Amino acid sequence: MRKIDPERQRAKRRQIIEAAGTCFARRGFHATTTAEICAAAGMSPGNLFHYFDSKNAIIEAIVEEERRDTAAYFAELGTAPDPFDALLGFLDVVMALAADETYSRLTLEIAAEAMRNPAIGALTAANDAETRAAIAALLRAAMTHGRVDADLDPEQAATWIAALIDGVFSRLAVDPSFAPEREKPMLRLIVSRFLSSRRPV
Amino acid sequence: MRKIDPERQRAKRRQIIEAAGTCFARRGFHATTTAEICAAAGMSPGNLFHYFDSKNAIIEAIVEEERRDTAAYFAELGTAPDPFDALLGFLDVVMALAADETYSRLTLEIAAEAMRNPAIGALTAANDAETRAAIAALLRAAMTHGRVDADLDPEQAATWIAALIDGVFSRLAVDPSFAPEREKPMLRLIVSRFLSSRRPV
Amino acid sequence: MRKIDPERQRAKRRQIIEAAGTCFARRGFHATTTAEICAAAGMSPGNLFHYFDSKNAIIEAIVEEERRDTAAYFAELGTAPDPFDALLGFLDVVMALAADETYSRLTLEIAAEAMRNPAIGALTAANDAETRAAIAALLRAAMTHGRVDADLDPEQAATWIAALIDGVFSRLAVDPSFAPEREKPMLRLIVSRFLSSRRPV
Amino acid sequence: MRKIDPERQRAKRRQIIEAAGTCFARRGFHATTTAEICAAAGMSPGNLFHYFDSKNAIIEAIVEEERRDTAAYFAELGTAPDPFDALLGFLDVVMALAADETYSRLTLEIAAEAMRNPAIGALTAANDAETRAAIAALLRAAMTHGRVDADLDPEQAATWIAALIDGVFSRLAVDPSFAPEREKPMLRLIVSRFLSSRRPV
DNA sequence: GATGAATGAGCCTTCATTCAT
DNA sequence: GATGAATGAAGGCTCATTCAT
Repeated sequence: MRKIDPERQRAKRRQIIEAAGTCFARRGFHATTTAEICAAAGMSPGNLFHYFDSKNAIIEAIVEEERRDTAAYFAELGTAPDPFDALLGFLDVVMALAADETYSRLTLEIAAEAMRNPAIGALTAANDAETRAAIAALLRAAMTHGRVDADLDPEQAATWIAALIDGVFSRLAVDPSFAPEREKPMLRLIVSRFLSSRRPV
Repeated sequence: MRKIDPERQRAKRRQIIEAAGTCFARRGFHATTTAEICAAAGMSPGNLFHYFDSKNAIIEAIVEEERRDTAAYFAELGTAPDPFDALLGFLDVVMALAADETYSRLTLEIAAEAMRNPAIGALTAANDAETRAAIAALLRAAMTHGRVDADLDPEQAATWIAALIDGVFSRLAVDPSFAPEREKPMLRLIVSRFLSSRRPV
Repeated sequence: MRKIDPERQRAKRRQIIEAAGTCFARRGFHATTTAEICAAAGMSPGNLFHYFDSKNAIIEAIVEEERRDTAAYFAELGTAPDPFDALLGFLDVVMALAADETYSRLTLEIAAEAMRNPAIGALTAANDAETRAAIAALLRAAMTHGRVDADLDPEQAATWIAALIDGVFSRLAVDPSFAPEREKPMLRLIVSRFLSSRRPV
Repeated sequence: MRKIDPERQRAKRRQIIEAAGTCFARRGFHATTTAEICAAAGMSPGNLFHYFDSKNAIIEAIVEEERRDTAAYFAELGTAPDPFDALLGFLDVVMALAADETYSRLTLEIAAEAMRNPAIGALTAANDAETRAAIAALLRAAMTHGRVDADLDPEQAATWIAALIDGVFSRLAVDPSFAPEREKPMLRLIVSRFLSSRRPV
């Protein structure tokens, strides 16, 4: 009398998500066929649909997972003693992720798909909103520590930091010489100067 | 017996490019069918392929045109008396373009397609390289005027300014509250603080 | 070590037949998936196929059951004192069945499937032949009582009575205002006038 | 400068309808693949969809055509001098159609599909309503001539004549010995006795 | 040059049935 | 006996592109 084993279920879904992620990163979402995903996941074409209702549902799951990971990351970061250092640390993490080709290509793929697919668009937008809120929270905390220009609007500043991060991934799509790991200090510098309270000009 | 009229030829191609651009901006490159482009351009499918060998060739032409426009813009900008002001002016132009929904969506569409399609990828990369080179040239000139931190590597700084610009377009895809026109001053501020020679902290 | 319990076996089969009948009536034979039948019968897909070799075998069983019921009904009817009244009573029973939506839809479903599926077709044809034979027998008996026009061929007349009955079910598919219960007298009238050698009214 | 030739268009559609009708009659609507229809119509799989949006649209067109034919037939019949003879003539026509195997199987196929597909169901119901109305009109006219029992409700009588006709097609599905041509007189007899106000022999 | 009909490869998904446990 | 995961064949439809006129 075998019962539904949620453990196995989840493992299978992970396996598919992993396989699909690799495929999407390699060939793009549209160009990837469900057959390819099945092959990569080592299963029959029909079986895939026991775990996901559609090809779309797979990216949705990928985005959802990314969202959970990001939320978890920020939850931890929120308790950091120095919020400004936490922010700079976050930037390093972003750059490390950007250096992972599969991750970065998948990120770009999701961004592209978000424009087309309303469901993905909504998930991505929600994900982005959460990220900006978390950054804004860090900024607010850092302001009380006097580490961030108090004249800045935290939400707006967070938006531009998010823009900068998006820009990093765009670089990867367009500029083959862009090496995230090497650029870590520069990103820190830009953000630091941006947020710094010392007057420029 | 009429000779091929290159004038007419070019006019037709423009007409198609215009129609296709609108379609791509509205529904995305993949989702746009050649039939839709034909309808928008007011011509038959057979005729479309007299002017472009393939659907791909159409975006290629769009990107190529964008490239020419950008090059022309920078050629003019290179002669500006104050290179730093020219740079800030360029940022304003970018923000104005970003505010144009058709333009911004088409830009995002091209970026997405560049990842998939090697030909588009190469064109986009070349386009981007030219842009970065032009920005770098402005930076170098501004350095001699003492308006830009001479410790910065102009190429690297240009790369990050390009990243910031890309980031603006990403914002549009993901954050419905992002209004480019309103954000102009903030972009100027970030770039100014970034480039400024006054040392923060 | 338990022996196969034929009682349980039969009970399970009935359970499946019942569930499947409801599904077929509701959504049609082709549109009903085995998964739906399983859900309705409260069992797993694997288990279903312990009791029936195929989806087809299920309707076959349904038709077979219908056949047994009909045969039993006519066996009883054959002993009726007045065969003509028995026939009219049979028509009332038909109309009562037609008023049952599940029964009528299932009947139509079986008829449709009979055209496609040779096995079902054969069963249905056999069933129909038995019904006609039974009606013909009643007619022959009624003729000896002088209640039925002796110039009619009993087999042929039975065929047309069967046609009329089929027609009732067709009405249900096509005419939403057709109410079997209300039409009982009319069916009696038509058949009576058809069969009668005397003047009606 | 070839313009859209509506003549050709219609011819192609007819060709497809014909081919599809044959296929549906032979193998049933569900079992017939679009590829088969294309093969039968002598065209490529893609081309079919220039003329019909979907497989469904093809039966819809078939039903619609049937409806037009029926309406035209009754329009002509409405002007007949003797409505009762016209009705009996109609019954002969029905029997002649029933004798055409392709026509009769297609009719049954449509009836089956009408139960499943709401669009087909609506068309079929409308078609049926028109037919009943036309028969009722004939009956009413025949009543004024004294050829039909004036105590009958024309609509109800028409309904039962329609049922009888449906029953004829059902016979074809279930009783291989049923030969429509041979049964013509019997149908006339049944309907005559049903409608007659005089005493039949 | 222009038209629109024709082509045909390919993809996502469904579902009856089988099989390992 | 029972479970539910796995199989894999098949089908409707799309759409970039070609071709006859």
